[in-house]
Amino acid sequence: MITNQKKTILDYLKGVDIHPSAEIIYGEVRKKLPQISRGTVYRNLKDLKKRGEIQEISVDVAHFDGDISSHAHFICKQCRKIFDIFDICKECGVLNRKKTKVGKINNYQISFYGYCQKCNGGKSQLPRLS
Amino acid sequence: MITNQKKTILDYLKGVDIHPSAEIIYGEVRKKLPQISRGTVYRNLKDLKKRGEIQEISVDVAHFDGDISSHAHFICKQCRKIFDIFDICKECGVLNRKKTKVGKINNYQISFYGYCQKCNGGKSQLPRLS
DNA sequence: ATCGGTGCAAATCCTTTGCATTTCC
DNA sequence: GGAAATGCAAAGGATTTGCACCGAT
Repeated sequence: MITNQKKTILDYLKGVDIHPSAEIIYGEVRKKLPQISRGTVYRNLKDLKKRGEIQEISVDVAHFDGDISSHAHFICKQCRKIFDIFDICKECGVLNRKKTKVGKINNYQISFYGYCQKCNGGKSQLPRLS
Repeated sequence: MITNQKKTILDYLKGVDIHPSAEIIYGEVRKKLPQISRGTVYRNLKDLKKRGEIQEISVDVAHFDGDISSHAHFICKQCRKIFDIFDICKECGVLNRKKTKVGKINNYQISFYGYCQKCNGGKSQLPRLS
């Protein structure tokens, strides 16, 4: 069933290039449907994900991405922002695989971790344990 | 500081090839240190992760992997088990990258999603929204 | 009339944290 | 001896769920 609430959430996600959390989505969608509840947002996000319309990226809390095309994410270890990386996945043999020994691949997720330009690097790295 | 608790947790994780949750780790470590608390387990897991001694994989709840070598994970969409995929990442140009436009890559994580042998495929797939 | 979706609020459950105490160098 | 880690229990916070109601077929 495609309700107004679900459509509004999906439209919002398809229309932005950020990767909002459920709470952000709730806030944005509420601008159009002021009476929508968090429960409904969570239920619809879960359903949309199950259908493969959106993907979920776990960075501290769940974030959502309306873009399900082949791309990777770069996650800044400091500011926790999620960046899209499009140019990488085309030619890669690994990522064009359809199956592994374990089973058929339905979809994949690649996350690179590091420091973005702004938070750039000087960041102290903890020493390994002796 | 390297305490007995931290060492026991790390040893446990390095010694298994599963990807236990904090709760499982707590249960296992408690066999050797019956008085250890969940708080300590969580604190140490967080610290070990920050030091790069272990990695965290988010599948429903946090799971932990004592193997930080280059490998991917296959996550069964039904039974939620996490499988290691070692043979893929060696030759791949993408995964040997050290940087992206966004910033230097510190580490990465690849997750393939699908159904494992046991849960194998026949599983009904929900239709996309019209 | 029925069935699924919603809103609301309470419940759940994973994870974090404050604090007094203990451990480790 | 003193900084850092622990155990305990309570707090926090994201997500889920029960239930009465509503809306579409």
